[in-house]
Amino acid sequence: MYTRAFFNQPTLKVAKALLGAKLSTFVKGVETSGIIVEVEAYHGGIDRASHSYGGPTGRNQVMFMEGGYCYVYLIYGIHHCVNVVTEPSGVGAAVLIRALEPLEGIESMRRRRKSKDIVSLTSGPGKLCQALGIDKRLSGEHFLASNLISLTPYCKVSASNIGASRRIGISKSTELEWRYFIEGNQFVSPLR
DNA sequence: TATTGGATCGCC
DNA sequence: GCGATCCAATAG
Repeated sequence: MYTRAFFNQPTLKVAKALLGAKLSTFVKGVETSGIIVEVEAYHGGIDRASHSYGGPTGRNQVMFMEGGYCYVYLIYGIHHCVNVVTEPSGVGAAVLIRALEPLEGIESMRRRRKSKDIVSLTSGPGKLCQALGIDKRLSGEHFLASNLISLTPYCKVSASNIGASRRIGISKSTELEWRYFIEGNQFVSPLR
């Protein structure tokens, strides 16, 4: 089991450590889960791409809570994205979950996604939220104290199997190589 | 108060 | 390549 202290550590460290973790949801009596294979770190202090860069707002306030909370937002009016809040209270930082390898409840994921193709179920931040039934109602839950969503250690991923790159889909602070992924995993989201 | 653009995706 | 469609940030 993770501890609350784990999530209060520096964001880049938590981001890499979350590769290989299991993300589970229990929505409307349905359990679905997957292994985290791709993440991105966001840290308000120096990172103009982070929602928290300009300080707390109605949308991003959960990013400023202590580590371990769940931050979900709506992007492009259509898709949800799920984040793991990091660092102590008062610091606006989080790790975006960008891709999963499906584990449990795959038939439920297919129904929610209307997709036969396994790879397309969870190979992107919007896709995985749809597959696991994640929406803004889950924002503010705590990953260690929620009946709806949880994080548990699952696989060990050695540092030599972790790739890093610039983050996807942003226009500011593009030089930061804060995207981490498991090398060679087929569920890592496609580059656009 | 109005406009703009975004941590995306799927179909054209 | 483009449209869908909500909402925070910025401009006026």
